Amino acid sequence: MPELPEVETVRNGLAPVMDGNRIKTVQLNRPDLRFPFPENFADRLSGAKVHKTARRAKYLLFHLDTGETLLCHLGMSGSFLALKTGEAVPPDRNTKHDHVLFKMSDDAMLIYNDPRRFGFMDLFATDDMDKSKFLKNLGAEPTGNEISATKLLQQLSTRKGPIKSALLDQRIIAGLGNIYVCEILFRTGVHPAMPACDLTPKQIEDMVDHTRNIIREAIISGGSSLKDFTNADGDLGYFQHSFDVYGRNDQPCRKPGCGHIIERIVQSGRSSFYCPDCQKQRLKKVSA
DNA sequence: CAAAGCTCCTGACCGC
DNA sequence: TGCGGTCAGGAGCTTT
Repeated sequence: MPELPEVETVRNGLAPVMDGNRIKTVQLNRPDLRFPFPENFADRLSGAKVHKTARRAKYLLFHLDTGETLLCHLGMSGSFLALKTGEAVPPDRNTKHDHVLFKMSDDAMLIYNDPRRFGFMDLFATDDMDKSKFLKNLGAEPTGNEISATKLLQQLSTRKGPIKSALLDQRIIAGLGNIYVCEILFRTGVHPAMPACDLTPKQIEDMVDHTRNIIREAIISGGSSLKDFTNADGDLGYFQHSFDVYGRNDQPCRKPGCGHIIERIVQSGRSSFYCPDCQKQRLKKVSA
């Protein structure tokens, strides 16, 4: 499923196709995805020139010369197929879930496909972007210096729930999903069930460093898979990336000399993967 | 506030 | 081969 690094990779792939290009027409193949499309969606986009393709958290943003911004969330299974000028839809393509077609003025085309329809799109005045319900409560980007240990320490101090849930909360750090949170906790050596307020300042400092590094590495990894995009089928979906714990339950920990078996637990209905040795659950003190 | 539960959806997977 | 059941999961919304 696309998380921030995947969305950034998609942005990197779409920007050269979209920036400076004009949307000629938009074909909607259904009235909704997860939510209904905005009023007059196709009309408001038709004729608009894409000024800049951007990203905030897991949201793709297309700033238009009409004064509006198109927001896209890929949900769990959304992907874009970019067809260059003169390029036809591949004959073997399953078009069943092609929900939106953006036909560009240079005859390039962008196809949004989403089998599970957890994705959605919105369109609002760029000046009112900060008022968007999707954007207004987002926390810091985990990519650079925006996240700080000081701020995080303060934010986590009031959270008695598991650190896993806190890191998934987009109001704290914006863009982390289940996979990268598992990886961050592994690298930090913190058990996913640890109460967020119990992390030490040192652990939080480490966690911030690991977050930056893991996200950066994943974006680089996505970037290297981007050449497949330009060479081959143009599918800007997900890319393969190797993980230390995510999806590796019942397999040995990769930390040199460890080899303990990765475990899976369910927290708030979501899978958490961790190494019981590298990420020890703090022992509860039993009062005698 | 925090936190937990609900909801949306379909492909993949499993057991029979 | 087909069928029913289960699972995955982002994030807004509702409820406690």
